Amino acid sequence: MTRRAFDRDHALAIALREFWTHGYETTSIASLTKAMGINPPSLYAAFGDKRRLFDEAVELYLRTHATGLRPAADAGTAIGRLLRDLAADYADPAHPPGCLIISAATNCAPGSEEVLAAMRAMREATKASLAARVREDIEAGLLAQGVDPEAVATFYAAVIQGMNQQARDGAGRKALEGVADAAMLAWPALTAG
Amino acid sequence: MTRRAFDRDHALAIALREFWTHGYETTSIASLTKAMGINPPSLYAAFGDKRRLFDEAVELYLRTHATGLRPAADAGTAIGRLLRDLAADYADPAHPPGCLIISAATNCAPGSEEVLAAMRAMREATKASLAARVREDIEAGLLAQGVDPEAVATFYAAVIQGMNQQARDGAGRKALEGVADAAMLAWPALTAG
DNA sequence: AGAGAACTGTAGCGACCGCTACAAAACGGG
DNA sequence: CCCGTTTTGTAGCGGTCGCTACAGTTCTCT
Repeated sequence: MTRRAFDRDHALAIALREFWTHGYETTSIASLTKAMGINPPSLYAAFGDKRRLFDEAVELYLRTHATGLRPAADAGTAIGRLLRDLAADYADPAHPPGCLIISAATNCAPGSEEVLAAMRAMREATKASLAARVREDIEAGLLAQGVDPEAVATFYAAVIQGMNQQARDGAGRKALEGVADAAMLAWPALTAG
Repeated sequence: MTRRAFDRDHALAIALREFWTHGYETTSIASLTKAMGINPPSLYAAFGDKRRLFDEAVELYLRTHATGLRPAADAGTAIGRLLRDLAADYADPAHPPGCLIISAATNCAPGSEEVLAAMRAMREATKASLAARVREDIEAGLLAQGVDPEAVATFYAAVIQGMNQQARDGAGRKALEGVADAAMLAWPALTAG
């Protein structure tokens, strides 16, 4: 038998880059195989089909780039740090700008709306984690009972998604950190109960 | 001679709806003609080609839906009103959610990146109008000299784009207005100099 | 009524889409 | 060494893409 002549992990990293830059629908098998330096049958033997390759790319993305909430003394600190983490990541010139989960499946043709739904579910999960972190502080007595966790989470989720768009439109790290810091200026009034 | 057998304006409105929902690349001529109830030659005779049809749709969108800054006593009031205007528009169930300019050309294949660039230029123009409005207040003495108009504009542009994403993910008018109001909570500290 | 111009539907152009059949090539184990 | 398995490159499947040639229909104008 003959071993695979290309590095599967490397090929997957290239696929991630392509999907990240152009999105799911608008990245063709031809462009993928060309960027990987392999032929279609090799791609299909190694990854199944386009959809499963994308799923693996998303998995790789989540494993290597996506930053979640890290432990912190209070929700404000945790969310503020997350925003700054994302600012740095979204503008990192080592990879395409912005977030794969937010912008890879924005425009999709009827028929492959499952991908859109999957990405949307992941965004909802992120938003839910923000709300949960706020709720945690409310239950711990660090925030007033009157604070609306959903409203806070929706605001910061929107800020994150806006940072993604700004990054894709060319904003640098400092500009994105400025957005993050500006959003945190609302924190005291937003969580005043 | 024979007059056109379909209503050009109505057909254009349908095209806008399609592009608004699915985006530029992922909306096919076939789906457009089907939705319009006409055949390809009629579409091409009336609108030129897909790109020009999209341009006209964008023009119609700007004419009927896009809300810009309205006159107000100060920049904070103007921007706050804009955010609430957009919240109402983005979540209006009478048309597809969100903003055509922000999300119709997110994912695009190499070759038709002109559309992406055109939409990006419009977003930059909106951001520039926000900065100009802030600068106006600085020069009028209503805001401190130390305020950074670009930073303020980038923040509120990001909030607008985040509201767009939230709307497309299902957020209703009240949720979006919550985002708008939360963003304005940062205004005093953001423009404190 | 007849001529002519504009629009209409059919049908199909070449190019590309995701995907795969097939045979030649490259290595493993005996 | 030669067999057998797996991967490779070529070449092409049916389908859809944006777009259009063409002929028939429909209506205006004289």
